Amino acid sequence: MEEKKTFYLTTAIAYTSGKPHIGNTYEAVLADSIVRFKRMQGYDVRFQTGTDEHGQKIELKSEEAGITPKQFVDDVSGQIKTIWDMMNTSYDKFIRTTDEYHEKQVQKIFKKLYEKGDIYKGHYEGMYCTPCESFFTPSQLVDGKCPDCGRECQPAKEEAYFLKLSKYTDRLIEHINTHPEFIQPESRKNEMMNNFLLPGLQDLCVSRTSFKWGIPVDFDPNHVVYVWIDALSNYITGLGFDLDGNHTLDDGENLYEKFWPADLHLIGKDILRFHTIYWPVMLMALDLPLPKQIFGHPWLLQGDGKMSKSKGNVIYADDLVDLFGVDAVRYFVLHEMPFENDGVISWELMVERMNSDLANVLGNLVNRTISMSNKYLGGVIADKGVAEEVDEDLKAKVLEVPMNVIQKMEQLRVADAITEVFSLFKRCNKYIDETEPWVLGKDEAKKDRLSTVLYNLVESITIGASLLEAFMPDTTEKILAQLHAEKRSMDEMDRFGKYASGTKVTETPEILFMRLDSKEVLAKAEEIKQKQIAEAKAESGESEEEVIDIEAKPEVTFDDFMKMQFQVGEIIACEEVKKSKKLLCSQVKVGSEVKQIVSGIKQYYSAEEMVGKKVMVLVNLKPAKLAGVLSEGMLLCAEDAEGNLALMAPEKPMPAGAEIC
RNA sequence: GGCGGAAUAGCUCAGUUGGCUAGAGCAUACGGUUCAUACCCGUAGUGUCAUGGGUUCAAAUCCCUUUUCCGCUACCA
Repeated sequence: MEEKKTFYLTTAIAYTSGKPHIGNTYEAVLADSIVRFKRMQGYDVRFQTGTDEHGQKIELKSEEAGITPKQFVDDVSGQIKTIWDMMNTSYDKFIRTTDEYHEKQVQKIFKKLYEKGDIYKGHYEGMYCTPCESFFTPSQLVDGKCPDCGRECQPAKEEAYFLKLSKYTDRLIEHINTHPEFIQPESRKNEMMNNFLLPGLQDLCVSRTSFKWGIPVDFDPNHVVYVWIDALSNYITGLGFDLDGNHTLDDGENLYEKFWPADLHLIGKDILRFHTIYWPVMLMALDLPLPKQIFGHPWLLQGDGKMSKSKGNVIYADDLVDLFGVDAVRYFVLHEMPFENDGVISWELMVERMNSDLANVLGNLVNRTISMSNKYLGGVIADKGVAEEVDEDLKAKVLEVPMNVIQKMEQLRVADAITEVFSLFKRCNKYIDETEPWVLGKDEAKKDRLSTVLYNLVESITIGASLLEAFMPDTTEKILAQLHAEKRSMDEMDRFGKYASGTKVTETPEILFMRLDSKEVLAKAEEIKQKQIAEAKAESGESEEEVIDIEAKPEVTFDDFMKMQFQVGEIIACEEVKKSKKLLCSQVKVGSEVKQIVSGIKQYYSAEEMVGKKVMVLVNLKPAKLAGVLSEGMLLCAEDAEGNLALMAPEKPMPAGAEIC
């Protein structure tokens, strides 16, 4: 007996800070279509997804909601699972990072890396050079000394654990170079190489002391494991991996031995860095094999800018499903997503696809085929063998499509694969036009030919519907049920004519996809939009006293504070720094002096509106060059959670130069 | 600023190693058909293939210039 080939695919685990929108849902559907196809090809598949549930954000949100973090994530994780189920995703394992087994293994992994010396205790703030009053990350130091003055640096107080990435850089570069398929699409490989690997990696901070909602470092309980070691490990802990080799068995099966290394990590392009650099380094440090391939897929975006609840343009999977049905939504997200660029989603496009592809081409084809069979042949589909030349072209097409679909799926070109399947249905519609069954139906002498024509159609549709299973499983079932046909496996698609001759199709064909009126749909979309805006308002109304917690810095002495000189400055001129996206260069009058100060606020203030403002200036900061421009101080700003900046200004008129104390 | 990518029909995009009148889908117009969910089939298109130059018998494709857009990244005193 030949062992079945295995295929292990994972999605990123979804962060449980809130309900996932269609962009997140897309990933689960994409993954599902790939694994379903692999199953059709006879692979022994394991499909894992789940939720990432730790971190400061969740700690804060649960506090706001007045419940424990665990209650909070139980709720959100449940919601996510419900959506994944609604979308008909066929995962084998839904892992949660709060699972006891996972937490235990993460602690063991952390400890092992620490004992091995690959994780060391360091300082999150970096190295401090007292004379220069500057912090540096360890990798910025020259021979362990300040890159500016060459003197010794002192570690700052905030302690944290770091993963030594630098130790494995060369091995990773080598691996990526010798495995061109490792990072997909290929353009992403260059980004990782040029931006991180070749310039040299900074060690990664892997613990936090600033919040509690995480997996504790068991040998140093002030620390919790920060996101990456926790979240990334799910790919092996979900298989029952045990660091000491006592892998947990599942029904007697050693899943870790069987499925690791993973065949494919399917992730969004935004977290490619973590999966192609940090994760492989972790695995190397643990002496475990690396995953075979990582695909950073693009995103589905709204046509009119970023999705935001306050704009009311967030599209959620359940709203779409209510209007269109599960398979239509699956079809849409898979079909609209190109391989490398972001796809666009909108209600209008959704209606267009629904009507032209699903209702007109596919639904109508099935419907007209069945109704002709009933009308002319009493529903009995029999191959009477009266072939004509046109049949050959149809058969050739029908036999060619499965091969094309396989080829596209192998390259992860899911959108192209679906298009291939639909080209089969389009060919069928053309075949009806070529053979004109309604003409044959009027001539008793041509009844056998008619019968053959309809047989060819039913056979073609059976193959097409079977191919559709990876993408639209419910639709496959429905079509085959109406035709009373057996589902065709991949290796049965090399031959035309397996549909049992003489089978009777259903007398009452059900409409597969209802045509929709775009105006009605848009009206409903508008309703959803208003509802969202109202909800967003209610939420922000509740949290009007919204607060932001930032990481606490070590205490300073009064003397430390008094070293800093703050004054009111008047901006008398301001221009953009040409070579930079973010910087403005201001001439600031402080007393009788004029200082040149460069600030990263171009996104929030134009050069013109800066002029005349009176602002708070840190005057005695050591001058530095930014983008080649000298800056002799700092304009102070307040920053919100989104990074929006607001200049600090005196609350009553004050002359330029007034001391702030 | 660094690295990379893109610019093709009204829209979304294909176009492999340079090769015959530059393609597909949607939308539009016209024609055909009536089994069907007013559907399906056919035909017609419009293109200075972003820009200027170069290599070549031959360039959407290769090289350089300019412009615009996008991604990653750095500067945020």
